[in-house]
Amino acid sequence: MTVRTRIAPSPTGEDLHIGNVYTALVNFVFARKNGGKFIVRIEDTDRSRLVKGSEKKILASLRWLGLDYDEGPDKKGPFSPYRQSERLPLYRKYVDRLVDTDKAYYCFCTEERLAEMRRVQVKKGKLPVYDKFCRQLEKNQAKQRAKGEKHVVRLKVPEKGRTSFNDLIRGEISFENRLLDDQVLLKSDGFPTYHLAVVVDDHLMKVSHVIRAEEWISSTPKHILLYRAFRWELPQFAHGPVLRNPDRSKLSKRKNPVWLSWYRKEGYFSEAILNYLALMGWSFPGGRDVFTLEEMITEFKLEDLKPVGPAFDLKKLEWLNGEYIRKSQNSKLKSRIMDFYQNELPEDIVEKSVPLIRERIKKLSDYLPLTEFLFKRPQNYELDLKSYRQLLADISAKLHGLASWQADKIGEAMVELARDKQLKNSEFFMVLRVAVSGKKISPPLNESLEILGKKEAVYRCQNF
RNA sequence: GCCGCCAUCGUCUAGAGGCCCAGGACGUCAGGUUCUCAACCUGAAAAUCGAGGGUUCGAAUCCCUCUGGCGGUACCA
Repeated sequence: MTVRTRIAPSPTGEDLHIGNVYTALVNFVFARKNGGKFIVRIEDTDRSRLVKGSEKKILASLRWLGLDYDEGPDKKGPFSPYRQSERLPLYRKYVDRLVDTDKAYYCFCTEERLAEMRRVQVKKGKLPVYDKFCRQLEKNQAKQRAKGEKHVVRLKVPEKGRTSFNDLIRGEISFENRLLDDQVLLKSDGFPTYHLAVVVDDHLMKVSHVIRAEEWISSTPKHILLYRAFRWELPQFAHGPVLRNPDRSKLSKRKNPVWLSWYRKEGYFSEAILNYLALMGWSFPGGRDVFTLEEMITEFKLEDLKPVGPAFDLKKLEWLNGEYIRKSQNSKLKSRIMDFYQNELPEDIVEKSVPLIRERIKKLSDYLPLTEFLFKRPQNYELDLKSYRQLLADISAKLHGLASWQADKIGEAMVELARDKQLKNSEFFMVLRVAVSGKKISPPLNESLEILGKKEAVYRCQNF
């Protein structure tokens, strides 16, 4: 059997949700590991929550991450279209089949009646499930009514027995049928619900492994019942963990950055993000923390994924990103920085500064705050330089007289001057540092001066 | 409430009955290096393996109960 996995994001947000990135990673890696295909299908059946431009962002982000999909809405594939809103006639057809075979029924209950019903159930301390009011309706009469009347179609869930499945990560999971809701399959606007669409599409697209987050466990029995109603072969199910906020609740935008675009804007590398996510619920054999996507693919086993919901730890992501920055070649890091700042920085200075900052930044957005003084004169100073006027004048004279403008030569001259002035290096260089950069913290000074050039360095020692 | 999933340092995890009075990583702290900050090196603190019962010569590892956390409970996905 060929392995086919998919992710099914909904275009209802700003960008790809970091939780979706996680699910995408697992699906991608599992497919690659098994020589299978990885598919993207856009689940845009909720018309009220649709966000314009979201789908485009999601697909672009997947590409940015390097999670290349084999089939998707913007790619040709044997089972297109890959956008559910373009598959409407299909769902209609299959839902009719379900009604005809008595596996589903029309329901004409109003929102008000359902709300009232639920209110009473909850008040009585009972599980709020549909009371099957319309399930009793005579079939042909209902069919007639459905022609003119607003309605939904519901799944006829068996009233007895249990529905169980073997989860690849968690083992046997079982639910009592009588506790399951007669799930709406087709909404009154003619769109399918997630439950119908996901089953129809996964079957039609020959998805072999449904790998998704834990939050879907309780709807899985409904999906299984649907597969059975259609007499379709079941896929394998695997439910991974849901990512958590530091307080352990399900990851949410209120408590943690969730959109991939945020991580991108902060200047995290896609490799670092993926590497970090890989560490959630999984560990590299031997305990390595830093590894590539390729290495993950060779070592990955779905059964090794832990079911516990891990808390997202930005600090560790930062560290990991720093590792990736330090591992980058200078030229590579330079172009990353150029890209990040949309080519608005002078390339020669960026190039020269890279060796100075590669060990000092954790993400690309750290670059400019640290090096701004290389591009423009300081506006304010973190130290009052008034009392050092004479010293700075002497420094500028010494710098001015230097025959060779190289970091090591500059350094030698400065150390010599500090000695002459009977100043401790730390004090001497701090004064110079603030005069040149405005800040008490900077990249190595001598090299910075070299980049700045003699003229500018001398100028800054005289004007502050 | 009901249904379901889960449970090892603050966090991510290793651990599939004796190798574990529990190992690694992030973070934290201390020291070294140093013109600042990083990076780097050394070291430390940090889990009575959620609790209580079993099973066993022996349990973080198996079983039960409890507790806790999380998820679901929609004409959202």
